Amino acid sequence: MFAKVIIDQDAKALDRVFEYIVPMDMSVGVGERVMVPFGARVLQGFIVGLEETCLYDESKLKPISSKIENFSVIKEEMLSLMFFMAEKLHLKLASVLRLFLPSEMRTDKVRELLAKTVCLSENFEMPSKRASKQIEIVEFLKANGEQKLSELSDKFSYSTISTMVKNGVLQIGEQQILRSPSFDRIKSDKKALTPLQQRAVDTISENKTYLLHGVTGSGKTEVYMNLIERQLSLGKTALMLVPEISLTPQVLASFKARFGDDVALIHSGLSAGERFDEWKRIFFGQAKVVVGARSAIFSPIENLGIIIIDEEHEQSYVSESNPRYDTHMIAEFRRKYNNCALVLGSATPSIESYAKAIDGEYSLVEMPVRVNGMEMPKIMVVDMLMEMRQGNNQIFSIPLYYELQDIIRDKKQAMIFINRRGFSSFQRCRECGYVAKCTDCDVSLVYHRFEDRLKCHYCGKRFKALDICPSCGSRDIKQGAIGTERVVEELHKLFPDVRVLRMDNDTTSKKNGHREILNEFRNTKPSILVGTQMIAKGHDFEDVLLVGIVDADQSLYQSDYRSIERTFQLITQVSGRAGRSSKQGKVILQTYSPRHFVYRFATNYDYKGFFKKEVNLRKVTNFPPYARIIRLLFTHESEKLVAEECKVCYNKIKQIKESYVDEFVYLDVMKAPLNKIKNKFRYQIMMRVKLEKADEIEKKIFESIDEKCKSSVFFEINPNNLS
DNA sequence: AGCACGCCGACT
DNA sequence: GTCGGCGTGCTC
Repeated sequence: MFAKVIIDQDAKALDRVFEYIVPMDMSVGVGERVMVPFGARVLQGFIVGLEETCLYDESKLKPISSKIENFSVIKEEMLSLMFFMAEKLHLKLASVLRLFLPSEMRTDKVRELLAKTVCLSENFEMPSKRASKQIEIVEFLKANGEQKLSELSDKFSYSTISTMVKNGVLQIGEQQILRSPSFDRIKSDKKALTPLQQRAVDTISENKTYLLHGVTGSGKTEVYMNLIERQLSLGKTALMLVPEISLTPQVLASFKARFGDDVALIHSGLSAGERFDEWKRIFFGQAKVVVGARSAIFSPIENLGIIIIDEEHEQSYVSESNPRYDTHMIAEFRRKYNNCALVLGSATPSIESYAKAIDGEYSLVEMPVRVNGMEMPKIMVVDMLMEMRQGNNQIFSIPLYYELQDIIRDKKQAMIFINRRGFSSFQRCRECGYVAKCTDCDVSLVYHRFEDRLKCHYCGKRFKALDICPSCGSRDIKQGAIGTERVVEELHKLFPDVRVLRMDNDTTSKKNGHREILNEFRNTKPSILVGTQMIAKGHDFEDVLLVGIVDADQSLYQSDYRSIERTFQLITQVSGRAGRSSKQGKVILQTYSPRHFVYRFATNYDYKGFFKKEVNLRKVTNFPPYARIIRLLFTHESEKLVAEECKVCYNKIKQIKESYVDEFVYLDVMKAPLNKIKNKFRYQIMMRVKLEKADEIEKKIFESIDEKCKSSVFFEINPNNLS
């Protein structure tokens, strides 16, 4: 018998199957981890196949050294997922496999937590009748069996126990215990479903992909929980993904409360040991429900009845570091494999997903009304150019200032949202609001301070930095973004007696920074919370009656084809923070482009109108979902070499283009925007191809990459972060 | 990835 | 003469 083995090394040269002899006295299965002799070393490998014949020179084959576990750590589904991902995403087999296992398993630092246990020795002598405590212990163990030492010593004195051990009456053993992550205990209150929710639950039952479009506050979570419950009652399991940022203690607690020990929670707050133990609970079928962030999609859960991706439009579902993958794609694979339902839930679905729903690829389920029947908060758009013309050069507009005053007078709360994504900045005319755009791509240009130039991150075209506005001739050009610190400072000046809290990456880096800030905010009234994205999600504060969006355009003019879509999503989400209780909230949105269509649709909460407009724009400009952006990133220490190899690949793609002239919208080579990272030079090939033949072209491109080239080649589809 | 093999410069 | 630099190639 011969075993096909993948060596657990992340190197291009080793990214293939090696064959080994299975020793006669060893029984192995597909998916098992083994140690194999490899050159002069013995390395870890994964068995991905067993055959009676071998392809390699049989006389050169070596036998497997040993097994690591006596079961398959990679189950069949994950094995086929590995091949699927490696091919589709051009990833190395070993690097995909690593996604499937907790890191503890690779580093040999597997710490199984052992607890000392106590049981009666086999042929123990009954203690003397005078030792009443000892007899009590014997009776107790007879009745209840083996006990953990720590628990037994709670009931009986430790010295008695140790005497009995010394006398040979009791025996000390070891038992593996699983760490279970701590969580806040809350009571679970099961709410009755509204007719709308009930309809959603009833509809979502088949083996297909559903897009659940429910406005903020429509009670999607309750729908999810009901769907999961139904699958559990059918003897199936469930997998639910949420963005990392919304894995708040409250969310975790409510799932624990509802599903008890059936649920495994995977989030970044877990210790390595806890993560490993949760993985084991899932692997061995003890956990029937998995709730976690992106990487939880790789959980070894079997017999899936439903997969849910909450807030499906969130960018965090796309892995930006290697290996790069998109959770939707993996979820789709697992859905097909398990013949179960996949639910994509959002108040503001991604344009891509909604387009699929319109095309009938997904089934659309809508929940257009809030559970409590409340209206969405009123959004007021303030034209900051007008403010400036009227002599107000402050961060806050007059209306926002007055609203803040009211909040403080009424001892209520406000949130001020700073939209600061990424680090790139654009140039804007302070007179007319003009923002420089690429002449070829219709995305905003990024201002590169170092070169004092404007650059397009999609095609690499460079433009002179603005000094005079081409639209109105003004010289008042500004760049850069307002930070949270500036806003806090300003608030201190305006309202010296009011508590102002700041929440961004800097203030939450500490262990419990997150929770501490939110708790303080909750308990202080009046107060103002200033923050970035992270205040936009999931926090319900009854007394927040005002939300201010300082500069909504910040995300609008990012150099990214999705920037408008993201702006719409952000406004909707942030607005949802105002007036969660019975009182209606208010939102003040400050912008320099008040007539941009995104604000018209966002203020009316008109998702469908927005979608129509935006999807049409994408069609006309040939952007996703009507085209696919493909980026190949080459990196290597030697700039000469990487530039050379990238160019060679580019020429090959140019040849491919010959037979697909109509399909290619764009193709070029260039230095990556960040030309050098960690002493590695970066060059990229960017292309945009029409959707119909994208798969075909992609395949040809992969074949054209020289496997022997020394640079690392990274492949990305529709990237959002072009660094 | 790591390790061996191999072919050219300055050192006890 | 040789120790050692890291370029190239191989690992079932």
